[in-house]
Amino acid sequence: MTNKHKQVILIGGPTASGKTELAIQLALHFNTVIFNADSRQFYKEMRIGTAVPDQEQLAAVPHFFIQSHEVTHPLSAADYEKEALQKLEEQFLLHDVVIVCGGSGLYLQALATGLDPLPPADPEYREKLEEILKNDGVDTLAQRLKLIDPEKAAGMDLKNPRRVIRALEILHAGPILVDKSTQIERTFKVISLSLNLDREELYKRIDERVDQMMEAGLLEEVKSLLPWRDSSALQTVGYRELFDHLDGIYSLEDAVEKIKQHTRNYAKRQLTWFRNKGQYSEVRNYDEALAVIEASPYFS
RNA sequence: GGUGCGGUAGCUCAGUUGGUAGAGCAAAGGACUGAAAAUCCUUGUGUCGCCGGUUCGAUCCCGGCCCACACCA
Repeated sequence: MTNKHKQVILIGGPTASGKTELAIQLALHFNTVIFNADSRQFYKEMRIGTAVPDQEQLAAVPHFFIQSHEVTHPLSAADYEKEALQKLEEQFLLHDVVIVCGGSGLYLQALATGLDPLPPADPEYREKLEEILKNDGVDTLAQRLKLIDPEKAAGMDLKNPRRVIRALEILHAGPILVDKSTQIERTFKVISLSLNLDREELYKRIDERVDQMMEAGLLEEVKSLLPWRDSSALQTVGYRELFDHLDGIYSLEDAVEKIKQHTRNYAKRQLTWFRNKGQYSEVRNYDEALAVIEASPYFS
């Protein structure tokens, strides 16, 4: 009963749209805290390239899940769901509203509505599958999936290695028993906002932010992360291109151009997600965000 | 000035033994429940440098011109 009126305000939207600043304004307005839901801002070794909130912003409002984990132990969407829900319970003792802000749609979804209780990946088995992928290609993996579970294979994108591998992992874990009742019940209501700008303006902000990251020493940050370059956390725009530069594949100038381009590609994917997944209300600024929140039937 | 090599999609280039052309990247749209800043799918008409010639037909052959690069003077 105690949590009946608790609210989570999700702030999604493409990278460089100004989510961080919007979240802070809203958090100050509601006198509450911010949970990060950006899959690359979790890692303490990554700061410049992930556009983590700066010292001043972190001082203005308490943040959770910012640089809280290590690149050697990546936080999956399911891990995040568990940890964030737990932390939410704590914060709901102190606040009626909590802001969750980040560009990773899957992580926002994990927190807001949850993932099905499917088995996690078995690292050894995954390594085996990765090996097959590397040597024989996706088609071989897809063939294997078709043999084991033709029905499942028929319904999915067999060209997508990530999907095929995950499907095989789930099957490998044994008979699938999706027991929805084991899902953690949400004790809060969710309002979903996605921040957006004109495309042209967004792309301009992306370019500017990449230049700022370079000035702030992104190349040094990337050098310090070389030992972990193969970890999933470092399969990230801004890091990969500079690793390639350090390998001599790109000049520094070309690498920076690639970062800008790949960041635009990423922003576009995010736009597709927030446009078509869940019920995000698109807002362009703080005033519109506040208006949507106050118009919500859950909001009292 | 001479010689060589080029001038084809926004960019890098492939190609047509003459029947008006295609890849990668970009761009746009889409998918996506344990790597998600990842991964994957769909969409390609552009005076084939300009002018003229040969030909039923030229982007492809021939001539001239312009431009770029390299080398030689």
